[in-house]
Amino acid sequence: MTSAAIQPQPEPAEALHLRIRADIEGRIISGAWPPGYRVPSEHELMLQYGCSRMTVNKALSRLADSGLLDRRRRAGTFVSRPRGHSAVLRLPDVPDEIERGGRLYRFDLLRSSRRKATRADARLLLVDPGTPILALACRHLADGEPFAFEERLLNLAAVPEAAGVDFSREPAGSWLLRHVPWTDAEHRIMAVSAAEYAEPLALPPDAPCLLVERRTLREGASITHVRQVFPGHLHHLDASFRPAGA
Amino acid sequence: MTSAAIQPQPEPAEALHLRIRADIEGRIISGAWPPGYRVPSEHELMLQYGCSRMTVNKALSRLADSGLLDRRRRAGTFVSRPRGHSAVLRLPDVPDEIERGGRLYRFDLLRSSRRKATRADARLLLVDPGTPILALACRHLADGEPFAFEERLLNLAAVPEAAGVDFSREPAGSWLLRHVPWTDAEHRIMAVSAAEYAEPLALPPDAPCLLVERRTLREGASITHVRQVFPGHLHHLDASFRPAGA
DNA sequence: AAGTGGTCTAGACCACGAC
DNA sequence: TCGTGGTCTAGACCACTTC
Repeated sequence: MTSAAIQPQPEPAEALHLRIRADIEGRIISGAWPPGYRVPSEHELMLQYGCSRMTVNKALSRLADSGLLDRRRRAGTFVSRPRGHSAVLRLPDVPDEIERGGRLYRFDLLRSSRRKATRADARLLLVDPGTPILALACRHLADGEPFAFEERLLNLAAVPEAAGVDFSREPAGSWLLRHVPWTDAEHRIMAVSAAEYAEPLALPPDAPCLLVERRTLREGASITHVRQVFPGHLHHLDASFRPAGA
Repeated sequence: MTSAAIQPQPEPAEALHLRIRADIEGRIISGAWPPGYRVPSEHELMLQYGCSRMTVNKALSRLADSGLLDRRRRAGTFVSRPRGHSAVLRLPDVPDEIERGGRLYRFDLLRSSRRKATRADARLLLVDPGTPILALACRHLADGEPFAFEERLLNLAAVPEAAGVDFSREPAGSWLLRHVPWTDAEHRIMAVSAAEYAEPLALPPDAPCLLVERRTLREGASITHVRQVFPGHLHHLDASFRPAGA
């Protein structure tokens, strides 16, 4: 305890646990505390900041969650050794992204077929062959220009209500986001040649494209597999890393 | 309180706050609690689980951090509405990645020049023209095959000790990771044609490539700008989303 | 006005693991 | 063994915002 501190610190500009977190984060980012450095124990910090152990613990736990600190019982708390970069990538809904950019969104449904999963479908969607699925292909346009080509498989066994939806009126991705939210997903990002997508995208066949492949799951069951192809010259993905979930 | 619960719940297979978190997460992922649904208040949950409010708060705060919940004073806690997908992308150190794959890593330093930043350098690295920099180009090889081409600008004003390092012995990226750890970074991922990278990568000029561009900062100062080009046919980036920072 | 979340306290017991 | 972090409690005051 330094001076006045009986109980409340409502949130005077910033909560104390946030200040402690920022302090420590600052020392790590600035290099004052290099990887492997042993951070003061919770007990020490509690004395330094004149607060309870819970408050210090909150700050340190968060930093450990975000990967900056490594905590071991008895041993103590240490600054982690980074082994590469990690970043949070946002993959917005395509119509959303286009409209946010102030452009006019439109889309064409190019193909739609309801069928039983072939071996190839089954491999992509991770379902048993024969499972009823919906296979869609569409093209997203921004201000009338081809923006992305999309091929999608939808597991009708998992999302039977999708069978009755008119996907020429609303893109399947947006519909799914509203009707089957909070799923788990695996993404893969690749570079490919336009090739078979050249025509719908109005590109030369060897134009480089960004391919984003996503398999969406819910409680272990496959919901959808989607492959989105973006012309390389007008699309990129941005990701940023901030050291503490800030 | 239901039955026995005087004080300690050490961690009987799982901490209580983790169980509460998993319960709620499960309800959201399963769709039982759809977006916009009002989650029971901390007080209610505290009664349901027979624990203190702090424990409930810990679980809910974490879920709010990870984006699944939206908390507002007085109003309550609600399931968030997702607007797209977000995923954590790992961008490992290239040598690390290759060796982890059980392949032999080697690299060639193709160019190295120390100079004052030109206008073009300055724009990429976000420094003032004239700042002393190191410009490097190298090629990463896996089992003797070209794996990636890398162009890097290094701000010698920010990392003066790099001037004395022999980057033909160790790749700059790995050196930086060890000597200037825990930086902030901005990434951009694009698809491009091999073009000027075709020769070092032993590719046809129109082969699609994945280009990862990264600017690394420390306390607002630019450290390095790197552009890595990976042949599209043998490289991809994987990212996964787990709904609760788990 | 009242109920919500945000923060904080001053204790406590326990498991782990470096010594 | 014993210091460390991991967890938990039963309170507390406050700010905010909806009612």
